[in-house]
Amino acid sequence: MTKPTMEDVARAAGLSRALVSLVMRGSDKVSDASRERVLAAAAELGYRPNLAARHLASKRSLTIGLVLNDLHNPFFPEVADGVHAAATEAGYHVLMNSGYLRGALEREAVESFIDLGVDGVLLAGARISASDLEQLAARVPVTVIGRHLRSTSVDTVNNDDLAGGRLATEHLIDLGHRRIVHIDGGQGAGSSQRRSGYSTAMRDHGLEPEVISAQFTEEAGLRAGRRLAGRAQPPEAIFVANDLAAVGVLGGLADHGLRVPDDLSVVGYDNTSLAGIHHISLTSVDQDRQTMGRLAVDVLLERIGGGRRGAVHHVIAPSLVRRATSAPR
Amino acid sequence: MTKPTMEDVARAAGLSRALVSLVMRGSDKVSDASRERVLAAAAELGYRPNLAARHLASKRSLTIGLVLNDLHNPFFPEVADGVHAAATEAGYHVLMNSGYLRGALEREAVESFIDLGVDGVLLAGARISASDLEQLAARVPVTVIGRHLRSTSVDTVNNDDLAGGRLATEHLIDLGHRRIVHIDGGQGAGSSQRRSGYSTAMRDHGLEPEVISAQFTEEAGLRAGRRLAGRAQPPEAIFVANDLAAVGVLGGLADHGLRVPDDLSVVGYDNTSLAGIHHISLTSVDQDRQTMGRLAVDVLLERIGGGRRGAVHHVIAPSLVRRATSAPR
DNA sequence: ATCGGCTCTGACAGCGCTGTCAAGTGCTGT
DNA sequence: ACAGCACTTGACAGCGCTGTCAGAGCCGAT
Repeated sequence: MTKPTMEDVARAAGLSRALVSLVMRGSDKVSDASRERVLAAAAELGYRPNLAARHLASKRSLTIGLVLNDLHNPFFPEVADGVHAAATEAGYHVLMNSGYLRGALEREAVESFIDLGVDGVLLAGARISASDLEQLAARVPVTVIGRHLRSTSVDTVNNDDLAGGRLATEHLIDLGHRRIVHIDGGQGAGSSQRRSGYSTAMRDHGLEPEVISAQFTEEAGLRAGRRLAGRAQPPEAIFVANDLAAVGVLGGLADHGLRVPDDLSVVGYDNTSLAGIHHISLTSVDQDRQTMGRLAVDVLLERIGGGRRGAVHHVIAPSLVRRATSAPR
Repeated sequence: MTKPTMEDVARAAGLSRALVSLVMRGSDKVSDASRERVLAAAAELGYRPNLAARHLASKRSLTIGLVLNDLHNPFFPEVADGVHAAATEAGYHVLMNSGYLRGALEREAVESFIDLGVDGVLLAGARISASDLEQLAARVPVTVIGRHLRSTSVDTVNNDDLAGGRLATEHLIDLGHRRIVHIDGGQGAGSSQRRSGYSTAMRDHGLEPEVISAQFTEEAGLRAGRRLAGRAQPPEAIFVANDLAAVGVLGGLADHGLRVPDDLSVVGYDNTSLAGIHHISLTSVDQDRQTMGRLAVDVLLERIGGGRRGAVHHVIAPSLVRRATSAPR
């Protein structure tokens, strides 16, 4: 009942252990006949190479670690999809872990990946401080997704939050709205860029920006929404820094009897599954997360391959997805 | 720049390699003084035990693998929270992977966990066939969360879907509704039990059950909702097999101008984060997923510990969370 | 002085595999 | 019959650690 080893396979196939190893490593110096005998024997015994041993001996694991900052945020699963797809195509395994929203746990997760001997680490929505990231990058190839970093050792993949903020704002302006308020994401990743995208777009059109400081949570959005709805003269449109907060805003507006989009328009950011729900149908800025995940894998493997010294910072263009929460004035 | 080994730590601490190993393994046969010297040296060098090597030598990894069937379903992250918490307390690491909704990938994920040498595997929402699960269980301790299984080798942790279905139905009956329709979850996990909970409760109260066959998706809910809303005499209440479909139903009803809960009541199942969103505020049956995750870890570790032969099947009681989508007739 | 009791050392045998190498083996072509 | 080629073997060192054991060194207790 104990797991078969190479030795067992070699014996069963009537060939040497060295040959079995060659087959398992996909060497081309093996005759087709032998290869098949080995594979047949392996299949029959249910043999699978012991990764720990392989890794110990070979110094590489063909495995990358993916740390998602928050499993509950629908942003991440889609990134994971892209990562998984790209990694699998490249013959790599993906191990996941969550930071459970805490920087310390995130660090912990990365450490245990390193202890396990992954070839590289992908961090999505990392809370870890920039300097910690630099340190990590000295020990293992690191790519960060969804956070802007000016680093020479950590690669990043982001969407262009500035352009996204502008996109959302101009969409509202195009619809004829003028008193457009932005509810921002506080310290959240990309928040400041989205904010400046908004402000710039407003000023470019001769409008006065107004930012309400909040966070990337439904609760914060709810509060901000209620506050705006309670005003004597509510705004004509609201651009919220992410979908979750935007959905909170919708709730806050509804509490005060304001109808969307009849009374005012709302636009979110991230185009998460939430936005697509028919009952919500939130106009939102989409960042192609799947592509971001794939791109991050490419970048990471490039670095693992050793082809590159300097850091690469990819920025992909966001796009607007129009739904039912935004309408002409 | 290469990673320090025990040898290095021993040298730096001026002690033997064997002693360092003892310290790392937490042996009590080490004097406090030596222990501290070793730990200090390790900290200074940034030494961390190589898990692959440790595992290879010790035949155990203090790691469990968690396979989530679908990252996009908000059901799973919360299970993962519980798993992570319980495992960490027990000194175990958790590695995650997703089946990306495909049974084959799920199998693949489990296989690679086994190759890595995890001590046990947790499957949440597994699509793998029952017989495959049995086979897996012969190779590694397995616990399945969220799927009812009559197995003698696989442990399971579930909520009592039958009681949950009854709970939701009786809630609606208590509110005075009589024409209550159930939109079911097709082949989905727990769907058939929820359905019989509904039917039994209806009959117990002298009411005629009516089941509309659907799936655990928003799309299916949307279709069913539209269909019901289009009837000459729509039902007074709807119990939907899960939240996602329930949200679809809400959308479908709204399309036809039906107001919830004024015109009819809607109850979902799972009490996912979706249900809690203010703007949705769906009455739903809650299964304490965090507890389920913790329980699953307990059960798994019990088996890993070797204390048990037979299988254990835990069933936890669901509870109803009342929100804004259900009201008296 | 003697005798445990602790603590520590050094050595050794693995764990299952990689990776390299010299030394075959059998077969082909000439 | 012999070189040349393609494939295969056996051996060995090593990856970083565990786990065990005999024995050394040192202490206080008797």
